Amino acid sequence: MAGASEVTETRVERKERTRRAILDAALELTDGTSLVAISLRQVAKEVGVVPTAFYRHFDSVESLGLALVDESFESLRGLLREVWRRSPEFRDYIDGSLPVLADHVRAHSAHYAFIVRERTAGPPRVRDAIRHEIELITRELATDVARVPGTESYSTEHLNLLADLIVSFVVTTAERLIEEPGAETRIVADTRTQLRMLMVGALNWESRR
Amino acid sequence: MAGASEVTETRVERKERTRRAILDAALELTDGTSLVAISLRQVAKEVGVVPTAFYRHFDSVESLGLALVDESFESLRGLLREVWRRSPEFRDYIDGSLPVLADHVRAHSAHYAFIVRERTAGPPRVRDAIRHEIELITRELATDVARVPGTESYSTEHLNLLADLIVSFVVTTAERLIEEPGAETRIVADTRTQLRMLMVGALNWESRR
DNA sequence: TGTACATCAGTGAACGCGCGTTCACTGATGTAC
DNA sequence: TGTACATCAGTGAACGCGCGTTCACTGATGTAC
Repeated sequence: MAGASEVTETRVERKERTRRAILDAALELTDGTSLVAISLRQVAKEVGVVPTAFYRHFDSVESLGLALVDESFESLRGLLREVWRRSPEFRDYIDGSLPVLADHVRAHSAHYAFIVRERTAGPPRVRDAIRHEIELITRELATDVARVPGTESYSTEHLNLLADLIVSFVVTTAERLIEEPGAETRIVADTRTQLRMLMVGALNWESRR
Repeated sequence: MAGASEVTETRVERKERTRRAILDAALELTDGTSLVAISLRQVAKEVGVVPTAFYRHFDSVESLGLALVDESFESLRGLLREVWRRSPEFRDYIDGSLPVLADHVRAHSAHYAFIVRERTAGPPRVRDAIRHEIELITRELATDVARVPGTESYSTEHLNLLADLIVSFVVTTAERLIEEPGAETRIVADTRTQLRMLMVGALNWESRR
């Protein structure tokens, strides 16, 4: 109870540890390539188990990919909820949320890099899963945006389009942070300016029905 | 002279035809995956030549990829020049350029799909080449944007950021058109609305130095 | 125009290698009594 | 607590296959004279 020694590790815990190691190895091996370019044997070798042990945890590299989609979006949703709870005004999100996004991308860079890569080039079912998760997030965001001062004149359709615009922007920004991790400060500053350009437009916008 | 028959085809013409067939086969085979997931042998089989014949034209699948980057951006640059010559006013670009972009993406869908995929998940040198081409286009666009009425108050830095914003938007829109080719009408309509939201902001924006 | 030689796009055999998947197995952990 | 049996994560051999790359080659096209 006071510190779990290796000796007392249960079979279930041991299995979970291997599963975790497989997920991590896949994230590491796909870094700079794609799930479609790595092999089950490479993953097993990286983990330090025999190739056939892989099947105790996943049916295929593709289903491993689906598990990675799940956990990548799980943490992303946590971030979005937190960001949305923090700032009471629309304009605050520009200055307030960008550093939070940058922190989060840095802290979970393997997950973000995974989404960015597999979104366009992963196995078909993985691409579909990512697209679906992004759709869900966009829909949630639209209902949140509706509660922000400054968007009263927006129609439902235009709220959805604004949410979609914001999500696209987040994806693009995450891509840049992943692509050039050393340039975080410059990317955040540039993106802040661009977001202001965008937000000035969004707040001046009036729906015509 | 009046119609080149197959008999009169020169050795150079024949070689060029095979090269063309290799490029086309690679575009077709990577559709839905990535260059990193296809093999030289698959390409050769698709073309109808023996695997070793591949080496008469390219060193590797990667250098084939670099050739595809070149030809993909060649046609894209032609489009951008044309779009920019057409419309005399900033706001016109919204209504005028989107259908041109949609037409172009439809007509050259293999090239656009290639760029969208390999940009994030291709072989490292192919990714670098694509990033470099996008940088060049952004720089050109910034000088063009400077000549448009409504941007007089922009600093050089902010012109660059606006150009960058536009390019990101084009990339995102091209991605969507490629992803869901049947929804072209809806995507164009939605994107037009979003661009107006964006442009209202860009025109109201004033640089502070 | 005719001949003799050079070029070179495409051939086909061969190589060693890593791949996904099957199968029967081992032996530590877990459970029933 | 002690014993006998069940579970199951991980093993290791084996399979047929497609891979990139090498090499010496063929034979049609091109060129020099």
